[in-house]
Amino acid sequence: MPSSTFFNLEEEKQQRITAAALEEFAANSFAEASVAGIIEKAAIPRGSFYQYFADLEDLYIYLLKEITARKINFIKTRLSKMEDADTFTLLRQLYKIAVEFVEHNPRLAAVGNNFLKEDRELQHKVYQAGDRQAVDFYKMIINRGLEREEIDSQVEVELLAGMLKNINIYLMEQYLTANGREKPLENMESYLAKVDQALYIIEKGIKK
Amino acid sequence: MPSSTFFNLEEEKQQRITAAALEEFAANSFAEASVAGIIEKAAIPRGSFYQYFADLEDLYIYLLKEITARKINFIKTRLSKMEDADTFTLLRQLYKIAVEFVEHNPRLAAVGNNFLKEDRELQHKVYQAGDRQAVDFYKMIINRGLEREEIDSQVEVELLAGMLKNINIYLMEQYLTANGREKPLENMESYLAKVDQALYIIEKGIKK
Amino acid sequence: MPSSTFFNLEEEKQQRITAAALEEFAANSFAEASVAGIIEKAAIPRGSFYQYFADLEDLYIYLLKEITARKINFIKTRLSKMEDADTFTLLRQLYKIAVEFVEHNPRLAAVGNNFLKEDRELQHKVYQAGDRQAVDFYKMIINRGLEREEIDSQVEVELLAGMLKNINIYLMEQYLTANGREKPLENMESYLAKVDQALYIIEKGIKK
Amino acid sequence: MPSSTFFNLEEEKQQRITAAALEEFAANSFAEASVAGIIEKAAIPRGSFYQYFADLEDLYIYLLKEITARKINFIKTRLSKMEDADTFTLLRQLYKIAVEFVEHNPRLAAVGNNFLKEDRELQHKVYQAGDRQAVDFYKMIINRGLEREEIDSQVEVELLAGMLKNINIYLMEQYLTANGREKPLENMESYLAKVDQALYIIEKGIKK
DNA sequence: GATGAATGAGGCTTCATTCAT
DNA sequence: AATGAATGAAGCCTCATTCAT
Repeated sequence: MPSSTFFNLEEEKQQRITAAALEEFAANSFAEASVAGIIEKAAIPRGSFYQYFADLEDLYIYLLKEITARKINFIKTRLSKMEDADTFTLLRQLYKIAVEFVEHNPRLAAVGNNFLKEDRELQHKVYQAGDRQAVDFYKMIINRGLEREEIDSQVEVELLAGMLKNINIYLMEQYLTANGREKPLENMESYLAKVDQALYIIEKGIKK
Repeated sequence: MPSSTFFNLEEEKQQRITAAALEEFAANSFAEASVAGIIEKAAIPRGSFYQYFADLEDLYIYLLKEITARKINFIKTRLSKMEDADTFTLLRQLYKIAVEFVEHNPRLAAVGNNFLKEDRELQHKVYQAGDRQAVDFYKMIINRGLEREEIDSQVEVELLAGMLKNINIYLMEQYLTANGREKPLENMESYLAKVDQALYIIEKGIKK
Repeated sequence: MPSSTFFNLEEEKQQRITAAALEEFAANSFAEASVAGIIEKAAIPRGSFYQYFADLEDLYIYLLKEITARKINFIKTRLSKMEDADTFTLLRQLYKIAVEFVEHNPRLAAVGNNFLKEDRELQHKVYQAGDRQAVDFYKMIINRGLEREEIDSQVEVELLAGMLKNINIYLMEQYLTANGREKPLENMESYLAKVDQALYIIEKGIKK
Repeated sequence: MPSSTFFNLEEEKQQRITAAALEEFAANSFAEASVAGIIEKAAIPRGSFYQYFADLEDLYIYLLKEITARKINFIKTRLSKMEDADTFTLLRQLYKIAVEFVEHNPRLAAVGNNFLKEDRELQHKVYQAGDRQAVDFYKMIINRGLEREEIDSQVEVELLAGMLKNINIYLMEQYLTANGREKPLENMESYLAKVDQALYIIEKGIKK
C-alpha cells in the first residue's frame, strides 16, 4: 500500500504520479518497467518515490486495484439499464462494454491487459490484494441465467465463466492488435461481428 | 540463428546449453531471463555464449522452433491412429495429448507456455521465424469436420480455431497452477473432466 | 549536455571530474578514451558518471566547448592591445599567442589538438554543438587586412583562412613533438623562427 | 612484418586478406579497427590471422608500406613526362596527381588519409618501418627549384616542404568531405580551383 | 517531508589471444 | 599449416535503494 504520505499529497501531484505510472506500465511489462521511467515522467525526485511507495510492486498493485474499481464501476453503470434483458443479450452487451472501456480509457485498459500476461506469482499477489472482479461478473450472469432457466443446468458455472472471460480476452487481443493499423470504426465493427459469431456458438452450446 | 560454431559443438555440450536455456526460460519471462543465468547453469564462459548466439533472443527463437517441432511431432504421432474418428472425439483427444506433452516434457511445455505471454512484438518475431503451428492444427480439424458435415457450416473457421486454442490454454493454465500442489492423478482427472465439460458446450454449439 | 546533477555538484568535485576527463582525452583519442579511465582518476563511482553525463561523448562535447571558450577568451585578452597593428604583425602575434596558450594550459591544448584528428563525424557534432571559433578568427583578420588594403584583393578569404589555420596546426605539431624532449626555451625560439619563416612566405604571397 | 607463412599463401588469398584489411582500416581508425572485422571480411579462421601477423599493428604497418609504395609509383609514373617543367607547374601537377590517386584507389587513399590522423606514436612506428615518402617528394622539388633559381633562396626547405604537404592534406580533406555529396566533376573542378588559388599565394610567396 | 546525490551490484557485449586437433 | 573453440578481461550501461541535507 502507498504510504499515507502519498495520499496526503495534493490531488494534482497524485494524479501526475498515477498518470506517469500508467504510462510506464502500459508500455512495459512489470519486469521491464522501472522506477527511473516513472519518476522522470512524473518529474518527482527519486527519494520521494520511496517515500510514497515501498517499491515498484507496491505501486503496481495499488494501480491495478484502482483500475479494477473504475472498470467495474464503468460496467455497472452501463449494465444498470438492462435488468430485464435475457442472458445472451446481456453477454453481448458485456463484451461491447469491454471494448468501450478500452476506447474510453486506453491507458488503463492497456495496463490491465498487460497484467493478464504477468507471472502467476504476481497475478496471485494482486488477487490476494483484493481483486476478483472479472470472473465473478460472468458467474453472476450465468447464475442469473440458470435461475431464469435460460441456460442448460448441466453447465458448470465456474468453467463457463472462465471460458467466457477467455473468449473476451481473445477477442480483445485481436481488437487491440488491429488497432492503430486500420480505421477504428471498421475495427470496432469487425470486433462486434466476431462477438456475434462467438456468442452464436456459445448460445447454442449452453442454452436450455 | 545460432552460429555454426554452436552446431559444431559436441552433442553433449549442445545439450547442456539447451537444457540450461530451457531451465532459464521455463522459470523466467524473456525480459527476466539473463545470459548470466544460462551460462552459469551450462557452465560455459561468457565469451562462448556470444560465440554461439548473437544474443538472448537468438537463442530464444531457436529454442522455440525446436520446441514447436517436437510438439508437432508428438501430436502427429499420437493422432495418426485416429484417422477415422469424428471431430469431437478428435478434439477431445487433442486436448488430452496436449496435457500428455506437458507431462512428458514439462520444461519444453513451460517455455512454450511462457511464450504465449510475451510481447506481441516478440511473438511476431518468433512467428516470422517460421512458427505457425497450433492454430493451423485446429483449423485443419475444423475443416475436416465441415467436410464430414459434422460441424455447422455457419461457423467461422478462423474464429473457432482461436476459441479452441484459447480454451486449451485456459484449461492448461489451470492444470499447471494446480500441479505440484495436488496429487498428479487427481489433477489429470480434473483436467479431463473440465475438457469434457468444455467440449460438451462446444459440441452442442457447433455441431450440425 | 551534462545533467543538472553535475552542475549542482560542489565546485571541487566538478573540477576533479573535469580534470580527470582532460587528462584522459589529452592522452587518448576519443575512441581510445574510456569511462573507466576517467572515473578512476576522478575517484567517483561508475554510477555517478552516468548520473552526470549521458555517455563519454556528452562529456567530450561539453569539454570542448569549455576549452574553446577559454581559448577564445585567452586570445581576445592578448590581442586587445594591438588594435592598430598591421595584418602581418597581427598574424605573427596570433601564432605566438597560440603557443602561449599551450604553455599556460598544456592539458586543454592537448585535448583541443587531439580533437583536430577525430572523425569528421565527431567533429561535425562538436561544431553543431556551437563551436566555430578558429577559422572565424583568421577570416576576421583577413577581412580587416583587405579593408586596410594590406592584402591582395585577389586572395580568397575562406581558402586563405584555412591555410593559415593549417599552418598553425602544422607548426604547433612540431612544437609539441619536440616538446618534452628538448629544452623548452630553445623549442620556443625554434617555433617562433619557423613562424617567421612561414609568414615571410605568406606575407610575400598575399600582400598587396 | 607478416610471417613467411603469409607470403607463401596463394596470391588470391593474400589479396583477399589485404582487401579485407584495407576495407577495415578505411572505415575505422586503428583504435577502432578489430581483428574480428578483418577475418570476417576475409573469411579466414581466427587462428590463421595470428599465424600470418603478430597482431593488428603488424598488419597495419605492412599495409601502409604497400600503400606508400604504390602511391610513389603512381606519382613517379605520372611525373616522368614532365622533367623540364618549372617548379610551379610541377607543384600544380603534383596536387592534381594526388587527387587522381584518390580517384583511382579510393580505399588505399582512405587508409592513407586515416593514417594522418593517428597517434604520433603510431605514426612514428610506421615511419621507422621505412616510410618517409611524401615530405621527401616536396623537398626534392624544392631543391630542384632552388637549383633552377626559380625559388627564393631565403626559403627554408624543410619548412616549405611541410607547408606544401599540409596544404595538400587540407585541400584533399575538403575534396573528400564534399565527395559523395556533390557531383564528382564539379567537385574535382572546385578542388583544382582551390589548388590554383593556394599556389597563386605560394608562388608569389616563394618565387625568386 | 522533500530532495537529489551516492553507490556498487549486475547484466550486456566485444575483443585479443591461445591452444588443442 | 589450418582451423576454430575456449577464455576471461575489460568496457559499457542501468538500476534499485539509501542517506545526508
